[in-house]
Amino acid sequence: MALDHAILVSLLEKPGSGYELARRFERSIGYFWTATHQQIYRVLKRMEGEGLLAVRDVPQQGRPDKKEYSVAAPGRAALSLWLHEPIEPESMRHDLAVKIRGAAFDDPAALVREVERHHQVHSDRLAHYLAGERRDFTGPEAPAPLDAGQELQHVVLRGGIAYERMTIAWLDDVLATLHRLGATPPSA
Amino acid sequence: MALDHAILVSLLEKPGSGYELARRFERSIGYFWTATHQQIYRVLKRMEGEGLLAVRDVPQQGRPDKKEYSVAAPGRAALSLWLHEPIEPESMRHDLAVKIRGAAFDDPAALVREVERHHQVHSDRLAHYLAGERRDFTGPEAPAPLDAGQELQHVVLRGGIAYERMTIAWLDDVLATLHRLGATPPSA
DNA sequence: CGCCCCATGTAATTTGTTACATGATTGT
DNA sequence: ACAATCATGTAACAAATTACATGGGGCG
Repeated sequence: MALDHAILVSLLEKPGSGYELARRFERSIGYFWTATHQQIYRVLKRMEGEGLLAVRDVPQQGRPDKKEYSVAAPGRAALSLWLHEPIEPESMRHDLAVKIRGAAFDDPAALVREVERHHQVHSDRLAHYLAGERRDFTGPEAPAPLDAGQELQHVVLRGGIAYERMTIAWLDDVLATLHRLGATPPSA
Repeated sequence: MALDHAILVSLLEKPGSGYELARRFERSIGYFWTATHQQIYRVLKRMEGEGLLAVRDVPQQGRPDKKEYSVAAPGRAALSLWLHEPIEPESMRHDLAVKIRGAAFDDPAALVREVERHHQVHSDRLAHYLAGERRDFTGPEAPAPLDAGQELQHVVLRGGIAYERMTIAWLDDVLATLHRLGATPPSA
């Protein structure tokens, strides 16, 4: 049940409403953890009931009121507990790899467009990460001595950057392989 | 519903029982797709009902009988259909990244052991992948001209290798960062 | 005798996804 | 007028996880 913990971390970094959390899960945090607003609202309600979160009604003008959630003491304790227990090195769900192996039983050439599309998506993500890195950590606007929280956010971002670069290079490899198979007619 | 497709690919590569599939999902395929035996049995039954798979009862001596599943014609068609429709570039569930950002609100040094443990797991996986690559693709025992299926399996394996190398390098970066934070007392 | 491997499943619970629903404000 | 953004949810359904359950054979 790690969505709970992702929410705790995000709310510790900055309190916010369910809607705001959902938006964050589409950007920064969402790069290594996804969740939709329906899921988030459900979990927020449960966690509030468990006393892990505190709510504050924030009236707004020109906009619907919102409920601002923040982490209560028991929530902090729950996070600390989780941080101290080991977790499984994550398992992947890599659809594209399944498709590539499946292509052996169909037409490999038909995958080229799909792979190119993924290549584009990952290139865009990389550009986005790099822009964020310049903005928040390495650019002239960034705070000179970073505090612990910023250092940790930066190292996570570097992980995202490394992941995208690796993926792009691999997709190039996949494309080259597909082209090689296309050049050599599949008669084997 | 991509477990269906992962099963189709695996059974096309080689027919087998639910138990055997579960084992494969712990090894080769499992590196980019995970599933437990409970899940697999349920899906196999459903797919058989849908006519996508064929079953054959295989009596064995000294062992419980097994049901060997193989892909029926409609299953092949279903796979082909899936291969031709675009899929979303996958979203991640990276617990460790959540932990790292969470560590800012706890003791970052406490994460060192956890990160080292992950480092070990990924190093082991890399070694295992490399051994598999030598055995099946680059070693002297491997078939000299690989067919299309083998080329595709190889490029997927290269992806796994690239992923593990990237992850190991990143975990080194994480460890260095954690040590740097430990060296500089968190007074900021 | 106990543990692991083979082989199959059921049941309960928790998560995650998809679709539907409401309603005000701002911008084109 | 229409679409997008902010803000919150419910309901139905699909999928994944965890626990429980059974039973023979081989190994130390």
